[in-house]
Amino acid sequence: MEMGFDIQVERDLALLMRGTEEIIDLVDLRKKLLRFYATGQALIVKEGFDPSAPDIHLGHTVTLRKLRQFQDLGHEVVFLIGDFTGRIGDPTGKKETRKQLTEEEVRANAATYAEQVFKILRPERTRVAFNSTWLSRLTLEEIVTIAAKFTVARMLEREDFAKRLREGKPIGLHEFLYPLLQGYDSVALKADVELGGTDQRFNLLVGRDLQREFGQEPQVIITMPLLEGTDGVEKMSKSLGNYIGINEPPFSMFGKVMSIPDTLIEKYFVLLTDVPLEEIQEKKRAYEQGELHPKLWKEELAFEIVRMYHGKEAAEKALGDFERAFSQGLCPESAQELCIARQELSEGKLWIMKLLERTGVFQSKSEARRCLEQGGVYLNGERVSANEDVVLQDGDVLKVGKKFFFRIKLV
RNA sequence: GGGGAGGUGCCUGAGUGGCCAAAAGGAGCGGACUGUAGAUCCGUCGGCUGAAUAGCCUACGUAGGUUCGAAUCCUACCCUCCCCA
Repeated sequence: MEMGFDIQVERDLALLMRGTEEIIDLVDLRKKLLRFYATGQALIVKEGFDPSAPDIHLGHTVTLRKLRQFQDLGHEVVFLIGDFTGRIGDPTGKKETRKQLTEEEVRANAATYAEQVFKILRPERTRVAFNSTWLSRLTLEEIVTIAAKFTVARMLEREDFAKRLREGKPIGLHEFLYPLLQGYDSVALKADVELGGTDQRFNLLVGRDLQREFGQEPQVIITMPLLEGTDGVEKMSKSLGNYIGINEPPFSMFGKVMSIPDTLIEKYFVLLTDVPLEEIQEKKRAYEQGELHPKLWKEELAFEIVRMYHGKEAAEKALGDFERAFSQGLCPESAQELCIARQELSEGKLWIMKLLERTGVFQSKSEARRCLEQGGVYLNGERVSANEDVVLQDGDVLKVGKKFFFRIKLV
């Protein structure tokens, strides 16, 4: 009987190990999975989310998709919104102390956050929790007790703390509390597994230690590689502007995927799609030997990602639009409409600056003017370089910079 | 509690009375090239003014002051780092 479970467990592990950076400890995980099959007791798989960034992008989906795999195998996910810790501000990856969010901000963010994750997670096997539920009830005495289980030296093992200390950057005393509280979340939830990016390694390990201190079986931690953003260098994040949001329209999603460096194609496939690993390896081999043009491979990637979030039809359209827009320099079919009232025209003309302002792509008029002066504005394929009035007709195509297309609609 | 160093634009960082909207690099943006990108090269890079070799506004931690004139000098305050206790 145990034998049958063994085979199943090994199969599960093969799936769960895809793309992971590190699993601590694999033996523990095997044991927990085995117990699941023996007792039917689902594992509690936890990941904490910072409520300060409520827009989900592909970077978040790396771990979310892993959570989904656990769900598909029958386990329960706790989508933990760090509403309490969010107010402290996780120092991880931040060069400096972050400002604290108000309670209202946190709550509003958390709501929009939770809404989006069900594009990936299965609602019936997801429990949304807020860590303020237990953390705000801790007494000072309890907090001191928890804090006493760690030492300053231990905390300074954490790379970003050590780095800031080395560089003479401030470290708030409260920041030491963050890993402890996150670890305590695992205790409160009796988590079996916790997921996070590699930058979360330290925090996740604290959870493991703390659970042991509280007499619980320590959680298995699984870290996933950090996903580089469209710049190919920095971790994907909203604040760096190198992210691809899962709610983005197909065309821009497609275009952004196409803009990643070729060297990231494989990683994106592994972490963001369900394309079988063997197939990815085969394509990689073909690419390295010059049999597969990276552009084509990348288009497959972009297609697949758009398909996952918008469906096949949208993906096909995005591919076609992309080819039109960039390979042929034509306006994509799905270009955004730009409505202009006829009353705004004088003798059929509109000042180009007014038109640019309407597109909303510029932060300021100076920026728009610069783009115009530098030759980044095209109307119906012809460059508009002078600061002049232009004749507008229904259906005209305005191209602004490299990637913004608008179809003029006169109303 | 004592002593020292420092807070400059999105970031790093130079600037110590006018030539400073502030060097240099990075990021961003535009152009060329390309496969869409990357690399490379060129340009741009606070804002406003119907278009300017122009003017105005805001900006060098905060608030005042000195001066014809301050990121630069003075005073107070806030914040950070280092050393000693």
